[in-house]
Amino acid sequence: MSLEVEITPSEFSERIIRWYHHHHRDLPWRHTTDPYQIWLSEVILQQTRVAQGLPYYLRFVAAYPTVTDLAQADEKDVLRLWQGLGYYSRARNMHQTARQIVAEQGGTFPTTYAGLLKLKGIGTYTAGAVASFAFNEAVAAVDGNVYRVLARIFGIRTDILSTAAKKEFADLAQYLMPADDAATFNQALIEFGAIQCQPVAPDCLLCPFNTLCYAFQHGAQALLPVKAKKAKVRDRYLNYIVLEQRGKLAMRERTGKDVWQGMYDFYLVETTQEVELLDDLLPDAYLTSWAQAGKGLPVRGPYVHLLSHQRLKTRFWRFELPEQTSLPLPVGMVFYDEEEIEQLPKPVLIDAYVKEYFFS
DNA sequence: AATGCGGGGCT
DNA sequence: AGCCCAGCATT
Repeated sequence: MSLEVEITPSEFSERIIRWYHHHHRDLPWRHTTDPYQIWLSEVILQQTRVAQGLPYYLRFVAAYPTVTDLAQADEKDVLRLWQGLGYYSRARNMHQTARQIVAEQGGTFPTTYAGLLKLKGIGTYTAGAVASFAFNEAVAAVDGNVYRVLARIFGIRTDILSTAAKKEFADLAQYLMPADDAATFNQALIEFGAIQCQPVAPDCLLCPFNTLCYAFQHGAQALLPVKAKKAKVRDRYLNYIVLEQRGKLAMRERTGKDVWQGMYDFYLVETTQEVELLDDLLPDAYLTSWAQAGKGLPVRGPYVHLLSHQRLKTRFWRFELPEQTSLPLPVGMVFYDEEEIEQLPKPVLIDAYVKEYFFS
């Protein structure tokens, strides 16, 4: 391997492991070798900061201490526990995989990187993390932290979002890894990226690699790693129709390939531009009948809800139906009372609305 | 190779 | 306002 910076693999690993022993945080998933708990922590931490994921991890371990407990849970409850973390396919895949492991392996996890990689929701990073942390398999676990650390120290300019980078950085991490302590090495590399070699304002003056680090020596910390710009966010206009009757709200599960799959929201009329008047939501047979029979309550919004890839401009139009009237509801839509709604998994946007305007 | 998928925190 | 975060699945 030809590198911009001269350092042997053993020098590198010894140095970063020494740093780790002095500076690492005390995190609960570091006190176990249970592959289930490590897997759980890794899935939660995909694209998620430790500070945000930690309370979720603790709640999940308490609610589902073993893979069998998770397998036996209802997906709705798993999603409810995941509510607020985002990327809800993580929870659905995790639940599905738990069921598969219980059904096919009697609840025993695969013990190798290759075996783990076959599971839904487990990609190269998570397979490497679980294989090394739980089984000490000598395989790299390259996440965003590792990309950053290696790109800076070794002066690698490959776009970290490219396919080429995936192999290049994995090969380098593998090359640097000590065969006998993959677990500590991987933890150290990741933790070093999270604490010492942060995205912005890395602590270079106290860094054990600063005498050789390419980025520090060239003042290129802000230029590395190289990362392609993301596409602009798309604007969407969501007009929610909140139907109320006898103290219940009509909600439905989101299906189809869109955001918030498996989560619950209200009847939705999506438009291509902002709508301020109810008339501009017509024609819509359901809405017409609800508006005629019901009493219109104050419209709320617009709220701007930001996703990483969409900007949702949202209004809530609420109608209260007389107690006795019975109107047709769209398929899948059901009236839920307050207690039931509390238990349903909801996008943060919807959760905020019901908390503000429905829950007493 | 490109795109979709959440939400929060920081600068 | 933009960037990033212990990424993965799908097309």
